[in-house]
Order: sequence, then structure tokens, then C-alpha cells
Amino acid sequence: MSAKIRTAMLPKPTEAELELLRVLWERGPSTVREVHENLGAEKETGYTTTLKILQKMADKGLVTRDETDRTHIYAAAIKAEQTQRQLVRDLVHRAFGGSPMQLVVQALSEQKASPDELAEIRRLLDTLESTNHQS
Amino acid sequence: MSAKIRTAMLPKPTEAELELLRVLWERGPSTVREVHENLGAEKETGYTTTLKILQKMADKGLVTRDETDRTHIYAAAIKAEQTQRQLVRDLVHRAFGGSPMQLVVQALSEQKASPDELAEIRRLLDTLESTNHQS
DNA sequence: AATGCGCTACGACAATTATCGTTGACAGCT
DNA sequence: AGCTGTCAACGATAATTGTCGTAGCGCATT
Repeated sequence: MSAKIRTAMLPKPTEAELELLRVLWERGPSTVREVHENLGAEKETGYTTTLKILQKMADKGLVTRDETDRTHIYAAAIKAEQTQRQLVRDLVHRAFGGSPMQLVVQALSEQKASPDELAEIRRLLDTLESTNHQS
Repeated sequence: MSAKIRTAMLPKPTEAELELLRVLWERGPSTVREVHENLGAEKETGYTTTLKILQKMADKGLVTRDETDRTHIYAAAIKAEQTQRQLVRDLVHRAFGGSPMQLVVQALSEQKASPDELAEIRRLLDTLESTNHQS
């Protein structure tokens, strides 16, 4: 099996980094200030902290930085789905002994999902089952 | 107001701690050596490392320690489901913007689930939909 | 009783993280 | 040309984490 290292295997974002990534995914490319002011009100952290973390993320390649203007603009370098998948795979492996189903059960029972969402999941299940046979 | 800290809000286990917890969940109460030798072969870490982490976990309350015999016996202080739920809630909040459905989608599509498991999930969905109105 | 083995306890250590203060540059206004 | 405020860069710091080495204790077998 050929090791498929496409996107150069970026490091797993830390908790604080993930917080910033979430903002970037929501808002799209943003300035430091925009990111900082869109953090959850729970975070009572200084501006320079946000800046520093973004800089480190740029070093690691987790975000890109457009420096043409004086006020730089940061953008997530990885798609939300990709990171989420990595995190889920990690969690499944570490906490659920490799069984994704257990995680699904937890995720579903933990928070009450709306009927709409449940229906959505059913549709997803249908899709999965049909694509299951054709390898 | 009586602070109802029943389960005492244990700290979130770190990665290494989770690894040990997984072993304890699998095996039940175990000695340090048993835990250590049941780690994934990937972990090439010393015995004292495992011991130290278990001790710290005992301090934090993540595990209990039976010291009656000279060889202590550690046991997980929290149920797997409880920890898993906490981790899932965390991940949902941190990476999925609070939507558990997104996580479910990722978990399902990430790894191919067997038809049996898919059926199991369907049953779970049924249960959830019926118990949906009561709280 | 002496030795050796397995076990716990304690402390040290490097690496990583998160956080902030300070500095220096730049831009617009007066 | 001189303030004023915003911004990026840098360094410092404290806390946490994972990792061992070493010391010291008890038990069993000699």
C-alpha cells in the first residue's frame, strides 16, 4: 500500500489552535482582529495571544497568510472536513478502541438531535449501505 | 446553594492517560505491570513512565488505587461511557461548532462500518426518535 | 541473615502550550 | 513634521506533559 501523503501530513492542531480554525472556517479569510473578536465569549484572552498562535499556525502550515496589505489576512490551510476526519479517527482509535460505531452512539445519545437531523442521518445511512457493496 | 459536585468534575484525561484508561476499561482492575504490558506495541515507553502516569491519575481521581497488597491495583474511576461522552461533547463543541450530526457524519463515512453495525445504528435511531419527546 | 528481584516513590528533565508585555514600524490626521 | 492608534514581531514566562533515572523498601529463596 502506497503511503498516500498528499497534503504533507500537517500536525494535529492543539485546542487553542482549533478554536481559531473554527473561526476561520466560519468566517473565511480574516484578520487577526476579526478572528480574535469572534472567539467565544468564554475566552478572555489577549489580542497578542491570538496573534501569536496564528503566527505559529502559519509556521506549521495550518493556515496561510496574505501579507500584501499591512494588516495580514489569515486563512485556514486545511478544510474543515479533513481536520474533523482526522480528529474523529484519532478519537475513535484512542477512546473507542477503534470502533466508530461506539462514537456514533455516544454522539447521538449525548445531545438531543432534532428530528431533521435524525432524518439526515438516516439518509446518510442509506447512502452508505448502497455504496457498501460496490467496495 | 449546595454545590452539587457529585462526580466532582474530573479533569479531562490527556492522551497518554486515555491510553492507560483504555487498558483498564478492557481488563478491569490491574497492576501497573499489567497495564504497561497491554499498551499498544507502538508505545515504546518505560515501566516507570506508566507508573508515574497512573500515580498522577490517582491524584487527579481518574483512577482508584488499592494499596492493601504491596503490588497496588489500579482501577478506572470513571466509566468508559462517561469519559467518552465528555470527549465527544468536547470535540463537538470545539471542532464541529456544536453540531453533533456533523460528527456522526464524519465518524460514519470515515471508516467503513459493517452492515451489522449500520443496522445497529438504525435501531438506535429508532429508539432515539421514540424517546425524543420526553426531555 | 544476606542477596537479589520486583515494586513504589521521588525528583529531574526536555518539550510543548498558552499567555502576555514590549518594541518597532506604519498610516492617517492635525 | 509631529502625535496617535493599530499592527506584527519578538522574547519571556508559567504551566503542563511525557519521559526516565535513581533510591529505597519488602519478600522470598538461598
